[in-house]
Amino acid sequence: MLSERKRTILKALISDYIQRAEPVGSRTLARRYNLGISPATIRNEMADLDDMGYLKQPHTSAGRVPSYKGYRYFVDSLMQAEKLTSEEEQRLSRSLQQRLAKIDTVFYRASKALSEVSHYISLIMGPVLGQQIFQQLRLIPLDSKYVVVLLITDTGLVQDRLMEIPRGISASELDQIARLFTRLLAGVPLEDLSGSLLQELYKVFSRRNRALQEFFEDLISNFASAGGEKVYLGGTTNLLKHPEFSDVEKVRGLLQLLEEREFLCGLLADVTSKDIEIIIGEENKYVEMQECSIVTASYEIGGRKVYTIGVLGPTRMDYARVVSAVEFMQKQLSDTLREILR
Amino acid sequence: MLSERKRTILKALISDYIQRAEPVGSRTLARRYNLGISPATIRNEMADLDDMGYLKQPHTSAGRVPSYKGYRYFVDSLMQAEKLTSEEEQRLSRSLQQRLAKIDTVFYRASKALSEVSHYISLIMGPVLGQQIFQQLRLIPLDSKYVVVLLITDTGLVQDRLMEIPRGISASELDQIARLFTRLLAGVPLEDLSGSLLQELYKVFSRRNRALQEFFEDLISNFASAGGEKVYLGGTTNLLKHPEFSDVEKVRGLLQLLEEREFLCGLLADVTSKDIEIIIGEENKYVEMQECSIVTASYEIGGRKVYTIGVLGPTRMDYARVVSAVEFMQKQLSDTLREILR
DNA sequence: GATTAGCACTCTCTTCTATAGAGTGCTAAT
DNA sequence: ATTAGCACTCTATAGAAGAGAGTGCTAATC
Repeated sequence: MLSERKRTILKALISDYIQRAEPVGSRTLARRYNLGISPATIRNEMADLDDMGYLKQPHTSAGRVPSYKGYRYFVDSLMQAEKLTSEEEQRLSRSLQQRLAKIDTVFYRASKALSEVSHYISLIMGPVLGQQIFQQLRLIPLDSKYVVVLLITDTGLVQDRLMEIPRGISASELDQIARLFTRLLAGVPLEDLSGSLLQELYKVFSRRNRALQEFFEDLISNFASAGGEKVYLGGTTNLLKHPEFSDVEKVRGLLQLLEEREFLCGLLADVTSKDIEIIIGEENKYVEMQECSIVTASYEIGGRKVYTIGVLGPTRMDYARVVSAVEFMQKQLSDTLREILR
Repeated sequence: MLSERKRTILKALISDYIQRAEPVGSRTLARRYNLGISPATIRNEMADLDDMGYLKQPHTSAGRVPSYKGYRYFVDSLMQAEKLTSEEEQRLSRSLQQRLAKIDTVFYRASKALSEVSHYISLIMGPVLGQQIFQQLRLIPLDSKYVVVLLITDTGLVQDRLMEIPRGISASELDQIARLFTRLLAGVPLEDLSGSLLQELYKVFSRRNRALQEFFEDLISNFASAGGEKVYLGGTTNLLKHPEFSDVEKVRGLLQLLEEREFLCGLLADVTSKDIEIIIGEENKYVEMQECSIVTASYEIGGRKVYTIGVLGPTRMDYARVVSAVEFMQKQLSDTLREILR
């Protein structure tokens, strides 16, 4: 719909603004980019783009700045992903090379590396626990009073809790109970554990022992309350490098949000597409984030979400680079985790 | 050494400065506090305190500001801890009341509550893993290829890893191996596991199986690299509320440090005293933190550090309140954890 | 008809100056 | 020993002036 010339101008303008963070004028544009047309012509085209809603002016006699619509257009049909340097790619892949690491460490490192390479904030949400399949329960007595409760999923994720041994239950009985529990419930997704199946189980146990029933009620509510997924956050201070956040109050509002686990989960929970997804400024459902953009991708195996990865920065974000970084990191992470978390 | 009147003036001045963050003049002091003496007298006393190094002037015709020496004196012999309101105390203790929680969650909540009540940054470092005593190793095969490796301490802390099953080892053999390992090494502190004891063990295993030896080498290096303790950080954005951090660059430097796990550990690792310890401004060994103070306390059982708790804020910190908060929180946390982490 | 040079006009940002305000140190009176 | 009074210092703030960048419009040019 836009003429080729308008596209060229829009692209140059947005690129320039992304780099320098200052309104771009016709003269500057003509000087910095060899467009082969005079400032006056550019001026006319810019006025058109302004009318059409792709650009806007901070004030009458300033240059133009991309509007939300401008960014959207840029991202969808102007920009071409900018390949990372091999140094940067190495940095990202090396962050995962430590073999045998805890999955926790993998995500932590990945997040750190991604924020360093992108120069923005990186977010990684680990596997959604509720979607994992229960494989076995183990009850390992620690001493006469406490027992370590281990819940293991088919992907090898382990949740542990320390609980008191219910009155009058011996070590061998604990073992028996764990086996029974495992036999009855193996194969059930964790999120269904607290459901109706369990009611059945309660009845079986309650016949045997009152204390035991309580024990299981505690146990289940305990694991259920694990609730929120873990989100790894990296490079929050990168935000402060950008002039749009030189106002401390503005920064504070945003950083405060990022401190909330729930908020972060909410931010990433919606992402489902395997491909890169870009949420720009006003598209954000959280008001506080309407001057930010997020580039996300998620990865799932067999319908189970393994992780969601994202980069968060100001709307004036270097989308071309960030998209490449997220794409690359997703590939690396998938390769690393595919084996382990089938 | 200081006359009673100088002490009174110093105390009033520092309290005022802590509250308002602005240099305090003699006139203001006389107006705001009923000291029963005129501004001129105060002026003379302030000049003395200045000469003695307790106060300093930002510039010739401004009021006085406490120097490091002034803060130190204030903290050591002027201030009296300010009791928290019962609301605040409730907020702190309620954060721990969720029984049966994961220890991770306990610390997370504690840190969050402490930062909210203190209005500064809270730091909590969990149990030093290396000081824990190895109790047992479990090898739980997940499928034909992977095994969940569980290392359990006598306090019920669990470390888990997913590893490949060494070639040619059956499930029942894994179980045997875990038992042997447990029998030989139970009672040894984790930090000694990678030491000479292990060399002995290697020999035992290497006779049996080469693949197995490698497996154990991996396993040990794996757990050893768990390394850094976990530090829970809360309320970083509180820093931005204070005028001394209205400069974005300054904030960035500090927040960047706080993003480094190693830095945080280093910050808390030195703390050993069970009582409140206060590190003021220049006393900090990290240059970037010389405009900050930290109030810390740590808690150990039987020589093993269970946690270290701290509040970090600007040098102009409300010490009286923070000391109370840290003291109270320490009591609460100890009560919560004493039973569990003996 | 599209493009461009020229020009008057607008708005911001920076620099400079003047002034108000708070505080000090000193001296002389109490 | 304490205090009132006063000249002096320094900062922070507001206003004014000017530079700089950009715009939109008109008329000339390709």
